[in-house]
Amino acid sequence: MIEAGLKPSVTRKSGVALWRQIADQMRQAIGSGALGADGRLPPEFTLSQRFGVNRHTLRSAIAALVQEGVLRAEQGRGTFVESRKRLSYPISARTRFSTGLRDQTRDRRSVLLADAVEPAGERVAEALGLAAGSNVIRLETLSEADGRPVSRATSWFDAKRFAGFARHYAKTGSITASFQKFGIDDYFRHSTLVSARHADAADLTDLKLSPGAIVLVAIAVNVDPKGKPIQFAETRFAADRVELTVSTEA
Amino acid sequence: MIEAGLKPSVTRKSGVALWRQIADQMRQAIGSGALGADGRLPPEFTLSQRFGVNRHTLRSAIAALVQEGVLRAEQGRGTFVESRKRLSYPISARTRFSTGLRDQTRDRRSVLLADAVEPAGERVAEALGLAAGSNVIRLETLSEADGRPVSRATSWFDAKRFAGFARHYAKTGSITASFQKFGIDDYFRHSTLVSARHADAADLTDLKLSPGAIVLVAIAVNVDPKGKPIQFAETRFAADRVELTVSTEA
DNA sequence: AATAATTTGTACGTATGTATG
DNA sequence: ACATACATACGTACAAATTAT
Repeated sequence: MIEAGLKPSVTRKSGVALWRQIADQMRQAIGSGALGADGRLPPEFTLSQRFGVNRHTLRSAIAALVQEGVLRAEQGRGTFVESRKRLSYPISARTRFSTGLRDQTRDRRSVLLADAVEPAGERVAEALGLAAGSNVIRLETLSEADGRPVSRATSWFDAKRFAGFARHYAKTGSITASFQKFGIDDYFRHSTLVSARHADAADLTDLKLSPGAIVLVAIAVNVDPKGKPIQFAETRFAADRVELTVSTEA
Repeated sequence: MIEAGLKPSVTRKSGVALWRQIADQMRQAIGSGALGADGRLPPEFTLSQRFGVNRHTLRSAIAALVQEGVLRAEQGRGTFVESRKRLSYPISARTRFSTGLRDQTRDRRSVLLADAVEPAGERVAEALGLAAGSNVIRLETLSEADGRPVSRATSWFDAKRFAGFARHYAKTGSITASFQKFGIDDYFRHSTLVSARHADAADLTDLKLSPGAIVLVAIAVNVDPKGKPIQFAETRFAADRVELTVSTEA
């Protein structure tokens, strides 16, 4: 492929590190389509020669762009340009995952990865309004849209009130539908805490992310119509695939 | 200082990269206080000898921990342990920065970095309900709490309706107070879009972050009591210092 | 099906630059 | 001016994963 648009030029001893100059030029070239127009970058060695630097120096530049989410490197295959379309995930009093992403994706589904009954930790017990050490159901779930992992959630429920919840969820793939089996036809998002951090090893695997990727973490409490907490959940979203929309309808 | 708690041991050809093993051990040692209990790490060369690896290999481990926000490296000074306390920033219909952080910090202030009057971009014009190309006021502001930068915001206002806004803001350091000068005693957060990305060069400087740090980006529209948009803003929060609290009082 | 070629990842060595104290 | 400590850059070699032969 001819990449006529890329005119590499780096200046030594300019006060700006070579790898940074290269990263800046590559970012620009990718944006304008002069580089990686077919979604794929030339091999590291080729690029390093083109810029007139050592392969390691070029690798530093690539590493920076991988961090930013511009590129994705796969051992043995090559380095690829990341697509940047983000799904919009609404957070409101009526937040539900499946309805939230409706109309934005053709295919979406939720999978139950694991479930367990165990004594509640301090944080979980407090959020659900249970006595410390009460049994809770823990659900580990993964949600995908158009075949790509979007979020990975850990949810807790009162084991006494919601005995068998995991079984219902495994069948329906829906929290809302599972709650209905317990006579809860409606529920509300009480509060949500949003933070962001780098993906840990587990996130990388489950969400199929590159090292250094960012996850948006939403910690939420859902309550039934009477205001009693029924679900405590921590959801990790792949930050390069999702943005959160907070609707504050006053 | 004696750091008896740190018992370094790496296994070659175990399928796990040395730098990853070292990063894991260091993270754990830092968490338990066995390493960097005084907030400071031994020099890279010392650590590399302790782990029995090359200095570069140890640097890879440190780079990973800097990414995660566990460490902060300062050229010529040393490598330091990052403190992890996060401020909680509420997002609701009544979101205001100054009131938001009240009670959480002793000292907080907002500074006007720059301001300009310019034609509105497409996105800004649409958000403010203005004709494309209308003049808008742009405010670049920085907010600090206890001497540490917390957020960096870019705000836009209708230049016709809010002529002289920047001057009021420079004096008061408060959006709320400045709006009052224009007869707006109350306003509401209409919508907020939350995403996360790696800090760019400008973020690093303004928010005093280490390369690879994460910023939480909140894009918001504020409206007056009649529902007319009065402010469009993009705020970048240092993700390791802030978390967002979404209150959805249904 | 097995092997070779390609491509990214890890590790070490060495030298020099830059910022701090 | 000097020593210390982190940052950048080049070189070399081999490992690991994927793709082509």
